[in-house]
Amino acid sequence: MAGQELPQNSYAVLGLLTFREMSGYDLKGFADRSIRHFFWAPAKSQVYSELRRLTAIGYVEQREVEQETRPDKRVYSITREGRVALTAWLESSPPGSEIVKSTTVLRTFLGEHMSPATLAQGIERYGERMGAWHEELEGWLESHEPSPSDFFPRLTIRWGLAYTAASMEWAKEAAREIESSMAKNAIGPEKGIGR
Amino acid sequence: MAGQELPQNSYAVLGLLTFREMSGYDLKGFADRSIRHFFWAPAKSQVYSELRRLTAIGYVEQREVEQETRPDKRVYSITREGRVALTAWLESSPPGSEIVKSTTVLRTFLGEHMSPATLAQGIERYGERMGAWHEELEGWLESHEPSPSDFFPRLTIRWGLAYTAASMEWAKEAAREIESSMAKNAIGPEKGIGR
DNA sequence: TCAGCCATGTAATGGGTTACATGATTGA
DNA sequence: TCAATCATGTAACCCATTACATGGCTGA
Repeated sequence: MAGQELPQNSYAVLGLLTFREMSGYDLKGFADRSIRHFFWAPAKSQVYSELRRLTAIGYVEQREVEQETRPDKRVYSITREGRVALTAWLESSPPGSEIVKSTTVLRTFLGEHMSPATLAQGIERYGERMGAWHEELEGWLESHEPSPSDFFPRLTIRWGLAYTAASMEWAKEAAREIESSMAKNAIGPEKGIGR
Repeated sequence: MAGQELPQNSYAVLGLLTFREMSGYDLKGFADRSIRHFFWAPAKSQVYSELRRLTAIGYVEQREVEQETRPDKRVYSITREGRVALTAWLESSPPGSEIVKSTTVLRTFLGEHMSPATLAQGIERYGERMGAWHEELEGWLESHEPSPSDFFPRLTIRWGLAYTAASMEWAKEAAREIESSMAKNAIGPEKGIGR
């Protein structure tokens, strides 16, 4: 039942289950609090279908848990074959792919076709979002004692800190430059439409 | 024929056509040289279907060009309605979405389940890819005289420089830390599988 | 009382990649 | 001679989101 070639997302789900056994609901929440920023925020429907697939090929097993005050749930855990498959995938060094899809940077690229004020505002908001995420990461570091089991997740937090710091820096400069170029062109020429 | 709600990718295609009229083939190449790093690298089949859709709703028009030494081609250009729609979309400030999907960072997150040496090597390669891209951007800056029409694309290049610099810095530190933790654990304990 | 959390799923639709299909010209 | 570039598309398939569907408990 193994030897399948699975999409990256399946391995991500498998990887999350190495931290602890989880229900589909839990897993979605855990993904949103961990890998969402650097890999993937799964839709809940996809979480459940992914778990079904992984169960079918034997990488994951489920167990029913009855609860009194909460709805009953199915708890999933990774199997030995699942661990082997995950490690094999990690070791196989999938040709690293880094994809960034940023509407803010796209809008900047097409900035000529919109009002500079709107663009500058959008970039400032982007900077604020990056700042909020940066603080979230710092908060996590402050509230968690370093432990050997955190070693690798901590490295990804450091990635997040570097990424958000660079983004904030860029946002500050870009917004400033757009604003100063607005000042020069004063009484703005009808930008964007027509022409 | 307008007033459609289109996916982001359609607006990206529309935006590329504001730079100049292009064939589908050209457009694919232009996308790969411009927005690919911060937004999207379209498959060619999608380029053509996107152009068909935009033509159908009147945002784009086509013109046949006969060539002697090269295959004939269809050249697409943005219409006035297309420009209006693009500007409207840009001005509407679509809630900025920034998505990063990095297998390198995911593998770091799951680093416990693979050999530290493989992980460190993967991170170093990642650093090299970022370095290559960084140099590409610097090369572009050196070979293009600043001009007013470049103002906004230049800002996105600055984003790329900031992003790649931060990534390289992170890669250097992360690889170093993984290697030094390897040295400590010497004669490595069978990491990853089983246990 | 009302929002938000816990809990699981199906159905419909559309997004997007990969493989298939073809073929001439140009430069190394 | 062989790879790369120019040039356009179809078909099959899977990935992924959104909307639909249900319902009890908890805390503000």
